[in-house]
Amino acid sequence: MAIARAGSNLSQIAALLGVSSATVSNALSGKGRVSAELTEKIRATAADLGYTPSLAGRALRTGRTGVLGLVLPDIANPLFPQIAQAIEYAASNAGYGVLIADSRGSVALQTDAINRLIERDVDGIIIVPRLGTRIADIDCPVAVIDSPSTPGNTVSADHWQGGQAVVEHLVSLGHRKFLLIGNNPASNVQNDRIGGMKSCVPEGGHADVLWIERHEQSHGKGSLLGLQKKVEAGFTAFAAVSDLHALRALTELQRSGIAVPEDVSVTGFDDLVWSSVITPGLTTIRMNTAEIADVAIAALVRVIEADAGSAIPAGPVVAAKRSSVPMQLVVRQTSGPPAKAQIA
Amino acid sequence: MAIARAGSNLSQIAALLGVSSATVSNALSGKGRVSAELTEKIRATAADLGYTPSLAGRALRTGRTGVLGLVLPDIANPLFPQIAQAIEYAASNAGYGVLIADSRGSVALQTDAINRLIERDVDGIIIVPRLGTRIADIDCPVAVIDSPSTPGNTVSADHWQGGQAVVEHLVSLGHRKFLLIGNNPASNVQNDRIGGMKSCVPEGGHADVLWIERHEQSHGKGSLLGLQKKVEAGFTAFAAVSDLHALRALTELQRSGIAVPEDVSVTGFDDLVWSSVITPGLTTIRMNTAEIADVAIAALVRVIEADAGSAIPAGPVVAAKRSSVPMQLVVRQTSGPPAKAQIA
DNA sequence: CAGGGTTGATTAATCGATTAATCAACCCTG
DNA sequence: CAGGGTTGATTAATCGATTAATCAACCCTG
Repeated sequence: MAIARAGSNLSQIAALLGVSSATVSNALSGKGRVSAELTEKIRATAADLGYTPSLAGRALRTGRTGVLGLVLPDIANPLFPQIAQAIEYAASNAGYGVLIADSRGSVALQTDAINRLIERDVDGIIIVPRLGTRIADIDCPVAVIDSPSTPGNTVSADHWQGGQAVVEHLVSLGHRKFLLIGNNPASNVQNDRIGGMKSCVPEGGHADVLWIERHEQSHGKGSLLGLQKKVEAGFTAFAAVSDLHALRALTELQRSGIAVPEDVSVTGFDDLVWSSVITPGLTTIRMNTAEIADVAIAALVRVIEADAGSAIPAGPVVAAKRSSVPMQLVVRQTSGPPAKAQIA
Repeated sequence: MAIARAGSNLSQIAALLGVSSATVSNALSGKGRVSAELTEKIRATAADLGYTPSLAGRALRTGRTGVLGLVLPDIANPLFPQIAQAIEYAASNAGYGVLIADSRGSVALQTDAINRLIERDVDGIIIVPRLGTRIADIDCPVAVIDSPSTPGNTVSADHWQGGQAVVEHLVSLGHRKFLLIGNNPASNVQNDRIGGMKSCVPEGGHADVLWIERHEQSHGKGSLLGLQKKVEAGFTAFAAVSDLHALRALTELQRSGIAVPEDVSVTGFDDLVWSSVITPGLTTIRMNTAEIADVAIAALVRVIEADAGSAIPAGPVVAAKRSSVPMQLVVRQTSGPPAKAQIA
């Protein structure tokens, strides 16, 4: 015996009004030909009964579940909440639910996660891929949020432009010698950010890149980055590809007795939750997650709802109207004129 | 015309073997009486065809979707990733998917979020409630992860014991004068943590509580907490209810030229992602999210799967076998003997 | 006024899995 | 060897919504 649903169903409404359930369905969906009068009556009683359609029934018949899957590279990534929130909001507005799948940091598990979603018959998948992952062989529309320079990227922040904006800001304050702090050079996102930064270093300026993962391979995990020596060598601006690394740099500098922003400046990326409450407040650059989520969901939904008509399944990765969304500089207290510039 | 599913279905397997689809269903579920021989043959061909059952079909018939909803108070909360990851993992192991719903910081939206999940026919809901929210009138089993002192809590970390462990650690280092840093006294979690801390302040010791939200109401958002004065007043230990606030305290102290841990100690809560990479590494206390998620999911699944038999819907909030899970101290570099103790 | 067209509805099939009810075949046992 | 019991299967209904096909009624128009 199947369990009775709390609410009502189409045939209850139909019985109540003495019409067929097909008519009720047509009236509520606005598809078939139903007189305006009857439509009104059906809508009213549906509202009275608090009718909500059974998504299982609909899914079975239409082959679409109204659910999207969200695959995240590393759920522990502190940027995750912002993205998940934005995606959930955009999807919800488009009438879709969001099923999460965690790839727990491994590429193999990312594939597992995707398969889990497909088994649940999601209509589409949003992926924020792991470093260097190629998305392929997925049997439903996929939107990829990574970096404009990634082949098959659907939409993402314009990380390159973000990098430019950060260094332009620092240059305008008088900085010339930059230490750019990245984590892993295999990341397209990080490379774009660093590339944009480098492209704005002026004539006569200089920029070195410190890759944390490499540094930790030789010096041990969690080891000091040796920033004091860099300061002694004349670096005045420390621009990280993530607030996480900026925070690491900031605390290390503070601990060494180097004043931020009086002696040197520190900048981050992503405007993570703590960036506004630390002392000094972190200058960073924010991605417009709401916009990115909207574009990604819109692109996905367009393909999903087109698929319904044509039986031709579109290629896996969907394209969006815009593939990048500008980032916005948030100036707080960790950036200021360099000590040397004040002297000069 | 409904869209053909990628995979195969029960009747295809049945046709291939010349049996009825009921038999196939029985063989795969192990419920009806099917000869061992035939069961084996059916299982084999199902595996060959890569058969995955249609969850929509099953959901329609059984009234269960195999999906749980996860409602989070404030998705921007940096603890969220850990919890979401743990829940997703535990649910996935139990054969359930996880649909997320974000309450975006408001109680009204929390109700909306819950309703959205119910419309999608989730089998159960896990809620990490907003401050002071009462969960009621929900038409499906609910597990609440909040605090042991919250009425209707299903399972949570033992925040009180966590507070005790932190202060015991600090006391053993020689600290006697504590500034306990909370955010909002309406939070059961924060109150438990603070309560546990206070309960371990020894005879002759002293503990003040600084509530950040109150402080910001009079001093402005993001304002300094005035910790330098507290140090001058003899406080040597700054124990926050979250790593977020500990970080705020740490950077403010560093900025004031106060050395951590040489002059004073700072501790946090939750072992958020950055706590291990800052300098000095933050001493904190970690909740066993995996265990909490396991217990919550197990409790929920037990009720869901019992409901299938008895038609009696259980009361909304489910109870678990254990309602609290101990927290674990993670000692890093921000805690050490107080300066005064060294002198004395 | 015969017959094509439109309007507004109904009928009936369908998506896939589950399960109560039924049934055929066979095995025992008194 | 009649008849109850068990085994191993099938039949058929069902969950709820959607939609192609059909149909009745009516309106026009040549």
